[in-house]
Amino acid sequence: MAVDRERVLKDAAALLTRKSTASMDDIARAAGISRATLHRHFAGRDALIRALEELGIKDSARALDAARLEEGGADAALRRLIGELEPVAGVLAFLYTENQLFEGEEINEGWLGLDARIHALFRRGQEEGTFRIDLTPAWLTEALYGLICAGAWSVHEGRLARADRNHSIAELLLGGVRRESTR
Amino acid sequence: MAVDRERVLKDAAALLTRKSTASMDDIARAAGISRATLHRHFAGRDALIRALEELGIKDSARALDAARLEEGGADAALRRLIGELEPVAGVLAFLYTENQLFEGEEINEGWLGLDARIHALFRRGQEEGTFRIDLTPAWLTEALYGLICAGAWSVHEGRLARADRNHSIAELLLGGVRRESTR
DNA sequence: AGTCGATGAGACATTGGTGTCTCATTCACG
DNA sequence: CGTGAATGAGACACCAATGTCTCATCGACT
Repeated sequence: MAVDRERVLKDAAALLTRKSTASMDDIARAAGISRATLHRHFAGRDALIRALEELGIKDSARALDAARLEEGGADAALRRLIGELEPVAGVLAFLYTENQLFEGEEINEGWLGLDARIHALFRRGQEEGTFRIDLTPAWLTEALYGLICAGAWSVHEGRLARADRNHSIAELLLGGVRRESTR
Repeated sequence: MAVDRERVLKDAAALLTRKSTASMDDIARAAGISRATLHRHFAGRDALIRALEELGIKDSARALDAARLEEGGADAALRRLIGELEPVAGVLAFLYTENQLFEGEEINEGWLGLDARIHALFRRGQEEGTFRIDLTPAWLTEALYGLICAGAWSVHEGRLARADRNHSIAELLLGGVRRESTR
């Protein structure tokens, strides 16, 4: 019996990624449980979103760990990061836009930790001379998020082949649109 | 008396850009009119969003015109485009995420026209040898949207100086993160 | 001044989602 | 075979937002 809380969150994430306005009823049905049970495990929609946020942060942190951001060249580390973030990209895209509308409320400080680690990666690349220094780590981090969201949506809508996702994001972010020979 | 429909839409856009869940009441108040009048001009919230979409498309089309995408080098045209899109970026970001949740419904075909013109720009750059050919125009277009949204949000949240916005987006999109000398 | 169209204020019913509760059922475990 | 905890189904009140309506008011134009 005992509902698997983690499992419910995964199902909720999968649904909300596709339809961000899904009701508690929709979510319960998607998770294969009753609305009553869903409410027994999560005080309300807010609590559910927060829990989802926690899960997203935890998974992202795991992805950052797996990408070993401090090892090797910064560009290779960035490629690894993009690859490792792929399974989380959908939830990330959902939470990214969801955060836009938590207007006044304080954001989960877990994000700050992730941001800091990604900032550090870009800064390292700049210090090592691999990355350009006229773009701030903060902007590069935001751009990474933006491209990850764009990638997730593009794949979701069939405008980008899933197999091309990693290459497309990494290459654009690292090398830009311009052809190498033309610089 | 006669309410300026365009003006109301502008106010609505300004508000919804900041708080995408604003109610009709909020919107009416932001526009300085009564909720009744708002309803007299727009059948409902949906109709309002659609009208906003039309406005966004129209403004974007104007921006594309002003950017003269067919003139000069493709890279210079892309820079112009990013600059011209700046005033629309907020609304664009709002509509971009809003479109995600128009799940089944047909999207406004106006977007297709804009997409086509931007695709053409990227394709021209590829044909002229300025742009790399291992990234599809479709993905480049999505990436442009993603970066414009990221830029709008970053500026809105104070993580990116407004003055740096154009440079940050254009340089990242064109040149990527890697330093030129390292390629 | 008189008229007409548009507006503001507010009442009202409706709707969709939420949160709480009850009760019967089911399953695991002793 | 009981027993108890967890679940499913559904009823219920509640709330916020929506959409509609009425009526008084205001302003422009004649």
